[in-house]
Amino acid sequence: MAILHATARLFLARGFAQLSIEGIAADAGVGKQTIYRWWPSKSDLVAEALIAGVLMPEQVAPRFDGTLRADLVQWMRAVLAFVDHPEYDEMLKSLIAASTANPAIGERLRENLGADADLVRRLEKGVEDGELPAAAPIASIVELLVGAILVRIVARPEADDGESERLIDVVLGRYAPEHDALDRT
Amino acid sequence: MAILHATARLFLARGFAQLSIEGIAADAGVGKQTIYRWWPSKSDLVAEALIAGVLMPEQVAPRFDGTLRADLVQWMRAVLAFVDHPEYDEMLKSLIAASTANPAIGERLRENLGADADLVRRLEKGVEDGELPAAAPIASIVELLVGAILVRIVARPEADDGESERLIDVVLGRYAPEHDALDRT
DNA sequence: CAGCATACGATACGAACCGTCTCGCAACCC
DNA sequence: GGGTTGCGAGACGGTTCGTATCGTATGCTG
Repeated sequence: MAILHATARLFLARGFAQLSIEGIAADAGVGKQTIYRWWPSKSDLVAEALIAGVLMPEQVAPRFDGTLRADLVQWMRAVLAFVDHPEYDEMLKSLIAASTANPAIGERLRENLGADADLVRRLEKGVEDGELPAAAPIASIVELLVGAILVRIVARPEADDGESERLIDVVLGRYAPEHDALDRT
Repeated sequence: MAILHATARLFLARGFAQLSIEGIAADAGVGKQTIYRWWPSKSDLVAEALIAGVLMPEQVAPRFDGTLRADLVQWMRAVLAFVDHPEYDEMLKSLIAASTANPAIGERLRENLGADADLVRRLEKGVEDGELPAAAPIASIVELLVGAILVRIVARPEADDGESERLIDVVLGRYAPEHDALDRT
């Protein structure tokens, strides 16, 4: 659909806030009414463009052929590089802004950023291989990692090269307290 | 300043997207020009209202008088309860949307949600008391925790009662690979 | 093929805000 | 008491909103 491509083009060019139905209609060579006929709001239009895959580039699927820690660090590095890329930074901020208006966008964004099947599968494989305890709450781990990415997008804390390793190491328990300390609970 | 209070009132009532300078001016009994004279944009106005403390309620300072794990779980429970509260949910979404337009809002929100001095101090005390190894990257831990909160706000993953414990336990390394055998029962 | 329904492009419309500008008016400073 | 300054008020041209109304093109039905 020409409308979705126009939406994607204008979204990438100027962001969600500057996106107007009139502009999309003009760019797509379409009457405004045609857009209002099929989509109830701007955010639904963006959500559909995102789901149709015309908005975000395919996430590069990491290789996942090393140890759990190495694979996760590599994945985190790739995602942070993507997120820090100036070209995508604005787009991601805009997507987050759009998420607050339409939960479907948030869910899709979360999938694209990391809750996607590959990462979960790698963690599950980690459990099978004994790299993670069977009790490891994979969903919570993914949430923490995706969250760290979101914080990075909205608040941009200063971070150096080692940040990816640190985040993964925290989540993998490298900084676990001594057992007796933890068990004093 | 009456303008900041009007901003806060309208922000809470209808959110960032529906906030208009004209509306604020009318509500505050003020000329539009007066607002434009002092604030360059809507988001700066919101940022100042947030910083002035007229926008968000004071975060209840947790007691922090137990073990590290107990204190963190209690803190996480309090924050998640706040975030899940329907009344604040919309406001927080709006604040996140505003963050994408103004980094100062994002930083302030991050502080309010958890990177605030109290939490960092508790973690540092954990290091002193030997509850955490000296090498523990406190900033990264805080980022992960705040991130989990953000994910919750924008994507609202399903979560049950135990989520707070799980998140804290992951970050404290309870699911560390090294502890695999010990943790199995 | 005739008749008709439907989706379309285009465009007009009133409403809401935008950001700028220009008024008087009051308070304050020498 | 003259001059300055910041203010409330609101006029102004623009933009976009969401709705309504055209005439047209396409394709189905009989």
